[in-house]
Amino acid sequence: MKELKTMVDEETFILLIDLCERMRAERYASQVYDLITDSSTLLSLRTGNSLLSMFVRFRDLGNAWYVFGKMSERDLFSWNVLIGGYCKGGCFDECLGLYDRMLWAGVRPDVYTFPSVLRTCGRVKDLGRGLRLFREMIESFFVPDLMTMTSVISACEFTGDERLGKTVHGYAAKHVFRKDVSIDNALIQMYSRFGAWEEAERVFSTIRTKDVVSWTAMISGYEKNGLPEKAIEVYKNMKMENVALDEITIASVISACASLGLLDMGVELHKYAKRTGLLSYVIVTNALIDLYSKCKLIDKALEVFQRIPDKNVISWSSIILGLHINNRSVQAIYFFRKMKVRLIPNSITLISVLSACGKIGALMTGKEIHAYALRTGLGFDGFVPNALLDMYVKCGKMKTAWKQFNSIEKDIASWNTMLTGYAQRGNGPGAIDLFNKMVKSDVKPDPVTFISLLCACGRSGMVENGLEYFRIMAENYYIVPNLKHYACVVDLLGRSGKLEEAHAFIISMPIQPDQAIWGALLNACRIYRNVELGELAARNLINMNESESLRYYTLLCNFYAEIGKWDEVARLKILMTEKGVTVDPGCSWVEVKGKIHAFLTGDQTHPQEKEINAVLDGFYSKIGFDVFKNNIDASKADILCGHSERLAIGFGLINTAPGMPIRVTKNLYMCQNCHNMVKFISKVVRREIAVRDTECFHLFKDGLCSCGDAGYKLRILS
DNA sequence: TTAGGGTTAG
Repeated sequence: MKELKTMVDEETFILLIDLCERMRAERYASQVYDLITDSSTLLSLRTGNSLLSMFVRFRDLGNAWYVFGKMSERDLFSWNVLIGGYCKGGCFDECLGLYDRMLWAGVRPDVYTFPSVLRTCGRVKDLGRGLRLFREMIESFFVPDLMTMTSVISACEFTGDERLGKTVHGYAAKHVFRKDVSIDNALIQMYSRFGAWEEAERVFSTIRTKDVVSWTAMISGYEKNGLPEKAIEVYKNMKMENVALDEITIASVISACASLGLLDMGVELHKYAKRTGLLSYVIVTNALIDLYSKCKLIDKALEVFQRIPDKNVISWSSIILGLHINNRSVQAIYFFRKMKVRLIPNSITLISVLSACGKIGALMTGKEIHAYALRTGLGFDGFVPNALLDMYVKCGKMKTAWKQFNSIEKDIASWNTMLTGYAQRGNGPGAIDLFNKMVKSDVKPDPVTFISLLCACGRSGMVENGLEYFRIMAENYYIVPNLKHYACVVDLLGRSGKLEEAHAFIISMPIQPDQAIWGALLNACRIYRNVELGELAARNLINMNESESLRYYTLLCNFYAEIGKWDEVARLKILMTEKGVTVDPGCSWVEVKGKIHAFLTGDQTHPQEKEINAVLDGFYSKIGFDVFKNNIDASKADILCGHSERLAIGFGLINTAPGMPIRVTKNLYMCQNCHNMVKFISKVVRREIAVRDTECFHLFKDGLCSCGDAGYKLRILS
């Protein structure tokens, strides 16, 4: 190495650095750097500047900073490159700090300095400082150039100062740089962020020669405003105009495909990226992870993920979220742990993993992440406080949830999350109480609030209250009921046995009922064995858009099983196989000593299988073998249960100390048999057993359940 | 001779 050092001159080093940059050969960057220097020598201005720009391009700000410190002298270029690097890399404090140091060192900024600093002022929401800088710039006889104006617009965009943004727009329009496309591009971005997508559209349409940035800004602008169809349309127009895609465009288009579930188009873009080399950009692979996850091809997403050489925090967050939404929450948590030893998670990562914890009731893990969030300062960042709240609510820890609720800055989502806790427990009075507190605190309820409220009323048989809130919602809060609200009312009436009223309500709806509405009626008819209305609901369900109806086929099966129409059940089952409708296998999770254990229905591979079954058999014999083991009538409503919670509870009993509570989470409904059995177990072992299923939170204690057997009562009667 | 715009995850 030393020999090589003496052989090669500065010119060659600079060529080498240039080569690394051009080839995006990040791996060799440090090696070239090692070649040039040892710890005692200082870098020349030229070599230093070249190295600086290389590291900045590779987003390696640590090494860039190191090079900056090792330079024998620095010029304006050196400062500008590093300031720009910090701005682009999201290190805003460092960027502004470096700018101050530059002034302190007596170096005057130029037109290259201002854009980065202005942009940064916007990102840290310090528009005052940005505008002071802008004024100083003009007073120092700098003529603001295009990028400077663009940056002022960007600053307005981030600080949310729409009025000033428009003024700058007007100013720019009157001046010569109006003709340049970059101003228009910044405007598209600004208007999109303000939700004024029509304004953005207008600016876009006036650009005569749109460049790749204009197209991308418009595509992502639509996507940001929840209009992915329009984003795709713009992309198609872009292709017709033969504008070449780059990595940012393709990532934005893939993102739009993910929103719309356009798998085929996404796959085409994947192939295109492979052909053109764009796949080597992490932004593109990240977008693909999201696409495959949302299209339920999680293994494909994992494949893309594994192949990324330099996974960043977005790659990890995307795969964690992907695993979670594809019912692989345990694996999502595992990936989070793996990530933590390599990279620092951000608030979005935490939100994703907390959501996974909530889904499977991993309370200990959730608490651990809570502690981690507080340690790293992310505990009060963005949506993290609400994500923590949601986790506690989903894990059934209402007391801890209240503690969290009282310690955070509350928004409407925080209140709604607490309300879902009461809805989940079928605690109507609790929900109403909370709603009143909410109103007293001057928080305006939104459509989501009423969904939880109606749901809580429905599950505690408070029909009159529910109907009253449905009325209040429109009359006092001017909220137009949507399909979900209507479904809640149908459910509310149906559950209390008012089937005719529920039907009449559907008929009177001002909008076309959807599958969920007929599904709610069908479910009520199943419970009350109302054949006539049930078949009517079933017919309506089947006659609707098939891809949406398929989700209700298990419910249909259950209904026909319940009323003894076995030929219908058989017909539906064949249909389900033909259409490829899969039923999620029953799965229950139990957390023991911070480790999550999953049990699938009929799982016979568990190392403690024998012990678990021995414990369960003990209960079966105590309570009457016939009723609780043989009476698992797979043809009845119980087919939706799977009974996996029994295995989880058995495992919990064996592996925890006597008297300790056991908490189980389940992905399907709990059947009446299991419900009775767990009541019995709680009495015998004198332990609290909590089971959260998809419908309700059950806390079993001394042979009783907190749900008061709601939802099971009728079956006991019949 | 090197520099500044559009950026994927909730």
